[in-house]
Amino acid sequence: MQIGTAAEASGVSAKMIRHYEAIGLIASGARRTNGYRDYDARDIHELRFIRSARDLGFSLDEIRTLLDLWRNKDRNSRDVHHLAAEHLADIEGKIVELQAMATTLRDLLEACHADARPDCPILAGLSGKTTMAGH
Amino acid sequence: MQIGTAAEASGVSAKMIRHYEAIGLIASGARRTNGYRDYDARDIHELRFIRSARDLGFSLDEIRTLLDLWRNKDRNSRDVHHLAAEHLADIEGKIVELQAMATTLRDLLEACHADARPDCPILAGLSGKTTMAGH
DNA sequence: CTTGACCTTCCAATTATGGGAAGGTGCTGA
DNA sequence: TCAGCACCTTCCCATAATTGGAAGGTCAAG
Repeated sequence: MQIGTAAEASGVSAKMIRHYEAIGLIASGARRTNGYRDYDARDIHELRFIRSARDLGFSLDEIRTLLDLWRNKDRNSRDVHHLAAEHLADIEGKIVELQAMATTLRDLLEACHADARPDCPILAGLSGKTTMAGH
Repeated sequence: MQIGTAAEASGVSAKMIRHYEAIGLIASGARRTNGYRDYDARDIHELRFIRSARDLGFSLDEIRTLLDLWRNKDRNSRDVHHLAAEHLADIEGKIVELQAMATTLRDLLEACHADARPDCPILAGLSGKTTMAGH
């Protein structure tokens, strides 16, 4: 199977497949006589794994670890659990941050009338002038 | 005021101040005879504006626009409102994405026993095998 | 034999920030 | 007066993940 077909089958772009190979995330597989990369079902499976993990927000570095665990039959589930739990905590932290941003922005938007007047509490809020105090 | 003092006063690192100047986000201000950059209260105010906007998750490109609006007394608040509203929508979208990730991860974590056994539903879930069906 | 759709490698851009080298400046204390 | 230290300067490089493009090789169909 050529790289284009593998890309479509796995949901990972050909560009990314080459990149993952270059950084050693996946092995440098067999080549045909013409130099084209060749992929089989096992490769697709691995690429799908990577794709799923990316969709869940794991970094390539974390995925590297997950792949090692996945390939290693002697692993214990504790390691995987720990990595996933840490990642979940990361995500939850980001959610909290973003929610704080969103709340502040909503407050600013509510205070700004979106009209032709030049004074906008959003800019005042950003500039540090505590025009927000009244709200 | 030297760049180090300006950095501390504004919450923007000296490295970043130079960078913002290099990309034209802030003006190339006056230099002293020794070549050192010189800052005054107005500059600090501007840097704090940038810092606040970054804290709210605005990109430097969006901040460029916000700064233009901030400096321009003839602006109308509609533009600012629009930009902020779009950014808020972006943030809200990201929150939804992260929440979806978190939910899936929590499900997987719940199904994984974090013990010495090698079979972990997290890996199965990532690999696409719907071992999750039973849980 | 040409055309078009593949494939190859390599180089560069993106976003925001930081690290570090190599060298100049300036104040302070002995 | 000189040493030492903290600060400044510019320039290059690195990060993380992905994409775009150029220049060129391969292959099947028309």
